[in-house]
Amino acid sequence: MRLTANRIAGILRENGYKLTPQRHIVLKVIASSNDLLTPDSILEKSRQEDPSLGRVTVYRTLEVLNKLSLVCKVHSEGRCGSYMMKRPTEHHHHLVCSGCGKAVDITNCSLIDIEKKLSQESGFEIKGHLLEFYGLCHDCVENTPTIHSNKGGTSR
Amino acid sequence: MRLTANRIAGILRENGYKLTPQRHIVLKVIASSNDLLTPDSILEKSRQEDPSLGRVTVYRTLEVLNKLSLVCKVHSEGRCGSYMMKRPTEHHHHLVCSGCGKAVDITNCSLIDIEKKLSQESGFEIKGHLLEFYGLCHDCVENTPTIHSNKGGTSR
DNA sequence: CTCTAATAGATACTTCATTTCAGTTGTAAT
DNA sequence: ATTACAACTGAAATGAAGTATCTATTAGAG
Ligand SMILES: [Mn+2]
Ligand SMILES: [Mn+2]
Ligand SMILES: [Zn+2]
Ligand SMILES: [Zn+2]
Repeated sequence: MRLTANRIAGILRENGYKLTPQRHIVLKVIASSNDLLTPDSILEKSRQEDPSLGRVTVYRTLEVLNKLSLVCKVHSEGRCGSYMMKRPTEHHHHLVCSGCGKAVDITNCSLIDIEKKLSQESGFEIKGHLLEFYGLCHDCVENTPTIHSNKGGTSR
Repeated sequence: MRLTANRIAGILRENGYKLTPQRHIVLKVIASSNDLLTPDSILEKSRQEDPSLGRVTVYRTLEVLNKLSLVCKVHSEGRCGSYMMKRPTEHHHHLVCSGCGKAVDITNCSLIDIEKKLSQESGFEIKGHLLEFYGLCHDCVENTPTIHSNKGGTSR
């Protein structure tokens, strides 16, 4: 069951947030994409519908959606702080295409068990974990992408 | 076997990079800490030794060290783009304290196996993964931690 | 319809990072 | 040691991303 923009609009109202035309546009942009979107690309797409829509509004809307746990924030390769609509509601992670930004949800996570062992070994009180897989989707493998330059590497 | 600042100095030269006093300072700062360090905190510590050392030099040195795989880049909670000296040379991940920035290396990673299965299911050509655990170290649990020493407020 | 707290966007500002450039220096070859 | 030069440095300008503030507007409850 996938959250539609309209369904989310309802959730907003239920939580005491107003549903403005601007928010509705931003919502539609995020909800209708399967890709990771940077705040900037969300702004760009939103402005196709309302050119006067402000950058601040995008950030504020993302903040609200994040607070209501309606979006997933992803770090991805090179570029941190991209967002996508939350699809599975349970704990999950993402496989992201470095070429086009397409993201697949991964719901079978076995790391929570590991955390317990790790906690004993390290003496840390573990609060959570961040896991993302990255690579190239089928399309991008074929089309020899090279579009998105990934800068500095990440710890693996 | 742990890399010392001097050992790394040698590696730099072997790879055709000059060993300048500034780089040596930056190197020492990173190599002598067990914590995650932001570029800014690296700059600050480096300037204790040479107040005229420039911010650009820190970034350039980090770029070189990253290229030579001598540092681990960590995303951590909230603040992306922190670094620490690479300690195990093999594939590993990190458990990071949100309180003080202390980082523990985790060498038993079973995700590479999972990647294969995931690759078949998704059609992606998986290039790697990003995994980090976060929480509070023993000290920070007891001391009701102050916020991560990453300059300014991490609160949000 | 009325009222008001929530919201939008203009503008200014902050922070982090990169680019440019002219002067400096590590280092290898003489 | 002297030399020669690419590598390197730091100041300054520029760019990118996000935040703060303030005034006018508005969604939506009553
Ligand atoms: Mn998701
Ligand atoms: Mn490490
Ligand atoms: Zn792709
Ligand atoms: Zn700690």
